[in-house]
Amino acid sequence: MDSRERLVQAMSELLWERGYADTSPREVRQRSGVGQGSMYHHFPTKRDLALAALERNIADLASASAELDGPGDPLSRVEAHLMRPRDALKGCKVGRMTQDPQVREDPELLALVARAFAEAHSRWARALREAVDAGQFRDDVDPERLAYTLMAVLQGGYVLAIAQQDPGPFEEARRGALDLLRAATRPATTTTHGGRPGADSTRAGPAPTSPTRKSE
Amino acid sequence: MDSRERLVQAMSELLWERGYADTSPREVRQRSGVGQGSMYHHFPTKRDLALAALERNIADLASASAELDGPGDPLSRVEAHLMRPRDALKGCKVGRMTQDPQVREDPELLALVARAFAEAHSRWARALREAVDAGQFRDDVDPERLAYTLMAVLQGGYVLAIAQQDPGPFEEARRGALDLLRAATRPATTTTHGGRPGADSTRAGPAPTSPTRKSE
DNA sequence: GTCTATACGATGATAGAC
DNA sequence: GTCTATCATCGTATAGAC
Repeated sequence: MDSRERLVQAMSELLWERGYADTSPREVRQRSGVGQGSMYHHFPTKRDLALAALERNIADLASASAELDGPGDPLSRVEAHLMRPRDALKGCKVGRMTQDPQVREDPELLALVARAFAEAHSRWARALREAVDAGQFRDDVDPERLAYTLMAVLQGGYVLAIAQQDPGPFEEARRGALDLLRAATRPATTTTHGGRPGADSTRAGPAPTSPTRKSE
Repeated sequence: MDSRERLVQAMSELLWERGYADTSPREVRQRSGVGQGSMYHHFPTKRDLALAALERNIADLASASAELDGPGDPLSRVEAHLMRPRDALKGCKVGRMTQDPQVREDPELLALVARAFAEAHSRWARALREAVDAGQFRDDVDPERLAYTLMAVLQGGYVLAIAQQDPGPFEEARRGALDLLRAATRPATTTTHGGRPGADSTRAGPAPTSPTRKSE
C-alpha cells in the first residue's frame, strides 16, 4: 500500500473517530506511518487530505445503502436496511461531519455531505414509494417524508447510543420505528397475530400485496 | 452581570455553536469581554468552565422538555413537544456534545450528557405510557421504545437539516414521525376484530387520523 | 517521493503586581 | 478580582537536501 493510500485510509478513520477539527496532521502521520515530507507532497494541506478521505467515507456509505435498490419486495428492503447491523457507538461516518464546526464553515466539505445525504434520501424515498405503489403501505403514506424520518431515526439513534455509551438506545429507537412502520402497513390478508410487533426480526416473505383500492 | 456569569454565558453559547474541542479560551474571553486574569481566577481550566456551561445548557433543555409533564391529555402533550418550534440549523445543545471527541473522552462531561438524555427519555416514556394507558394508542405500543424513537427523530433531524443547510428535512422528519404516531393511535370505533381488553376506554386524542400528506 | 530542519501563530495555561 | 507578562507545546505548514 503506497503512502497516499495509507494517508487517505488513516484520515478516513480519524474523520470517523474524531472528526475534522480535532484531528491533527501529526495524528494522521502517526497512524499512517507516513513521514512529514511525504504527507505534504501528496496533500498540500490538511483540508485536501480531508476532502479525499471524506469522499472515501461517502463512497462506503453509498455502497451500504445500495441494498435499498436491491432485489426483493420494497418493504422488506426498507426494513432490512433499517435493521442492518450497525455499530451504534461508532456513529455515522458522514453524519458526524455535520457536527464539526470546521466542516460547517467549509462550503466544499459541507457540499459533499449534503450531496451524500441527498442521495441516501432519494434511495430511501424510492424504495418507500415502490412499497406504497405495491400496496404494502396505507396509501396516505408520504414516501419522501418517511424517508427523512427513517434516516433521522438512525442518525439520532447514534446520538442516543453515544450519550449512554450503550448501543441499546439505538437498537430500541430503530426497533420502535420498525414497529410504527408496520402499524402503517396495509392490513395483510389475515392479521391475527396477538403479540406485540417486534418479536420477529425481519420480515422476508412476500408482501401482503392486496391490490384493493383505497376505501375512503 | 458579573464576570463569572458572562463567562458561563459565553461558553454555553460556544458549546452550542462550536462544541468543546474547537472552542478556545481566547474565544470565550472575546465573547464575554472578560480578561485573562479574571477568567482563570473564576475557572482554573477550560474544562471547569465547560462543566458549568454544560450544566447550564442541560438545565435549559430540561426546562423545555417539562411540557411533556404538563396538563392536557398525554397524546397531545407528546405531539406538542415533538412539533414544538425548534431551530433546526442550530441543533441540540446537549446532543451536539456526543459528537465532540474531547467530550467523549471525558467521563465527567459525558456523564452529564448521559444523565440529561436519561431524564429526557423518562419524561417522553412517561407521557407515552399515560397515552397507552388512556387508550390513545394501540395497546401493543411500547412506550420506552417509542420514546427513544421520537428522541432519535429530533436528534437525527438536526443532522439532516445541518447537512442540507435547510430546516426542511428536520420538519419533514418529525412530521413523518407524527404521521406514523397517528397511524398507531387506537381507532375510534371498534373494528371487525375480536374484543380487546380495555377497548372501550374514552378517547381524548385527535380523530382516528390517517397520516396527512405533505401537500395538505 | 521521502527526509530533516525550521518557522510562526494559537492554545491553554502560570506568575506576580495592583 | 483583574491586569499584563511570560511560557511550553501543538498545529500547520514551508524549504531544501537526497
